[in-house]
Amino acid sequence: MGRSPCCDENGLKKGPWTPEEDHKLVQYIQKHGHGSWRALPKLAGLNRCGKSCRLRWTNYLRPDIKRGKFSQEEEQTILNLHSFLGNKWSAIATHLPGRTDNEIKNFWNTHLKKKLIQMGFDPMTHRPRTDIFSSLSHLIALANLKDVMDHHPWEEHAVRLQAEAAQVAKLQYIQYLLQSSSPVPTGSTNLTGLTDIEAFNLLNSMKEQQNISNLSSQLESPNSGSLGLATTQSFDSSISFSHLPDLQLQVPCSFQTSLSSDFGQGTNSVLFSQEEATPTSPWLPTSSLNTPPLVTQNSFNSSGDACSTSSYGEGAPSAFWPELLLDDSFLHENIA
DNA sequence: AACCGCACCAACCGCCATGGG
DNA sequence: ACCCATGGCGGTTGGTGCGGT
Repeated sequence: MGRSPCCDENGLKKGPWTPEEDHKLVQYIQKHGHGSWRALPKLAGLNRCGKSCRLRWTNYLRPDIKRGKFSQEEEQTILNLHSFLGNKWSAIATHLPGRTDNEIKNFWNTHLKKKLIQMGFDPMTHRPRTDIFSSLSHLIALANLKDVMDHHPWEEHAVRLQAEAAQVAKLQYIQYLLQSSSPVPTGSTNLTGLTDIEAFNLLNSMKEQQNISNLSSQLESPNSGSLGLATTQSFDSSISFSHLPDLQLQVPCSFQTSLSSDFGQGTNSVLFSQEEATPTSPWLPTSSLNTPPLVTQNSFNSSGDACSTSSYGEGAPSAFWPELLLDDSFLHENIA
């Protein structure tokens, strides 16, 4: 079957809008409201189809549109929401006042998606990729080792390597946790004895434990600012997974350190209960002790679309994504 | 200066959901 | 119950500008 495109009707203009057309459209809607979009073009004196008028208005001319670069908070919000809403741009847009779904979609496709891919994450699942291409960046980095060594002193290089090793370990472990929990329905247990919710909360508990660990490290040695020193200091600490049957996992401290810094203290936290849609992304922090959840279970209706009741923190400290994604040095280290 | 490749983004296209007749 | 008009949504395209060669 298939309906013929609305703009196929003879003589209707397509393509970029002129300032005159914009003016006509704005004038008409401000006076009369849009009413029926199909009838609007004739009434407004426009040689366009109604659909084109609607898109122009909703994506560009609407007075409440916020233009310009996306802030770090907005970027964080998009990443968080996309990790469990997927390409539901309109739903994501409801949480970003002044941003259109089209704008968010473009921003995702041109910026965020590429960053995730470059970092070795699957942009759809937000999980580390396991195929050979995802490791390419590290392989290339190794290939450039000599060049790097020529320009960096040994000590600095050792710290960099250590940080990278921690990063890789972190990714692998997160992947292990989530892959083992992903194939089962929400709330059910997997081979490790973890429910997906438990696995998710586990990550959060690791984060909180590491916060304490980091704090104590800082208290013990306030001058140890580098990752290497902090890592060494608390190397003996570990996390016991005592609630797991026949499973005791020891997590090296360097791993914890990386986890902690990566998950950060973002205020764009998302709280899930066992009954809720299960987050599948490690980039979704649960609510922390000090920061109330900003997207709660009440923020999502039964159809899975986001409602508009959430509020996002203002002046939130950089959480995981801004910290990594917006840090050029991180990208360079992992890509170059 | 000319060409090329890439990034960005506004706009289009096609499909789907919904509501009214 | 069915059809159709309409609005909404997500994927894709094409024009434009910019930087590199």
